[in-house]
Amino acid sequence: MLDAAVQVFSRRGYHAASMDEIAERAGISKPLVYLYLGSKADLFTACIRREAGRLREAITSVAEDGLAPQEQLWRGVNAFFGFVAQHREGWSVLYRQARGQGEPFSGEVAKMRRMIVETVAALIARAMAAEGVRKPAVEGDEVLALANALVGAGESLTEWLLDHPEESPEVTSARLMNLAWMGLSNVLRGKVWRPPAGPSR
Amino acid sequence: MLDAAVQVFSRRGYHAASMDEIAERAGISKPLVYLYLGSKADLFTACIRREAGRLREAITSVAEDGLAPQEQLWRGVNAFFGFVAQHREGWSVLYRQARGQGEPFSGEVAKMRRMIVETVAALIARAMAAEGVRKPAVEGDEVLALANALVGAGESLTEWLLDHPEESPEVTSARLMNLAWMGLSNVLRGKVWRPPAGPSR
DNA sequence: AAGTAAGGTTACGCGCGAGTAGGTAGACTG
DNA sequence: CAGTCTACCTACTCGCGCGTAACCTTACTT
Repeated sequence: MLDAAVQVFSRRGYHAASMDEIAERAGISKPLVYLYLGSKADLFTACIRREAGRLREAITSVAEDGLAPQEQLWRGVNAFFGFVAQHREGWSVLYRQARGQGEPFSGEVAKMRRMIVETVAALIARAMAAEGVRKPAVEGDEVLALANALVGAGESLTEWLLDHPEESPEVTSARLMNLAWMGLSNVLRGKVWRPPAGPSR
Repeated sequence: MLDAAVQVFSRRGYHAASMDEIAERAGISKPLVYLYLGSKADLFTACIRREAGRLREAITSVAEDGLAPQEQLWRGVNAFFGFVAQHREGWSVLYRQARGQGEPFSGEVAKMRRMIVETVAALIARAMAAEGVRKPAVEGDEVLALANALVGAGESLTEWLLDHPEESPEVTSARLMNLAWMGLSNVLRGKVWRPPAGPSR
């Protein structure tokens, strides 16, 4: 039943999805949906919760403690792309639909995203500590911003992956790791990019 | 009048925005809106067109020909973040609202995004050519994927920037350039990241 | 066989908002 | 001053879709 809801939500979007269609696709009648899961918003929230839980599970299950940050990031990224490739509809609901609309659900999704960003940030911080980088080189929020950028790159590559079914999740993961880790490794060693001289205007 | 529409659309989202509210905020009555710009979809499209045009203009106006790829990318990125920081509502409409819903507008926005991605890809390609990288090292689509990742990182940093008004666009640009150019410079020199040995499962 | 509870269904109420019909006020024409 | 044209508004229609009231059916009890 949640499967039917996820399908319809992913195809139509939250507003355009009608409870009638969801009920029909689930093979039951509308009042039953209301009986089990309350309002439309509740139903959508339930979908989000389930998909978010699955995604979270897919990622955390491969990230064993004690591994090197690089290895953990690789595994997590890999698990992420693998999951998305297999749960296109779920991802579509989570990412495309649940972002933006006024308040009710965005919080749920934003929370999960923040968790991912913080996990990535923690990995970066560990990697930095391992390399013995001094604090002043990289401010506190700096790491969070970097993690944000990486996650954004991942999201964008996800769209790419879904639009190019011939690409494998592994290759996509490797691309992201290349961008991320190679860029980081330079920064970690103190090699930073500086804007060219002169005012840009 | 488009200003009013952009305001309301950005606050409420496309579906939740009512023509009454837009008309009221514009200081005119509803039939006038229909007289000038047809349906609600047409109005939204007009908003998107204008904002997209402005964004495009802001970026292309600083990217003079003949500069080094690095310099061009820096200028473009800088212009992008600067624009977004000053046109929050416009960005919100373009990015948060117009992505995803079924077809009618997503095409308009997707087109612009694709243009940006291709521009970035072209810069990367030029940079590679300048460094004398051989084709086989990086396949054709590879560059596009990379550009996609960079653009995604930029989008994500945009959200970050909007959530942290104390951050300056320049700093954000520098962060992105660090991630991008430093990562690229490694890859350009043939240093690529390889997954650790052993099956990931 | 009558009572009743569980697990469904059909068919409706009702609000909301896109789009419109028809009217009004002023400016311009002969 | 009658005609009419422009520019705009008030007040409506109408469809859509969420949520629900009332009804039906099957199985189980006494």
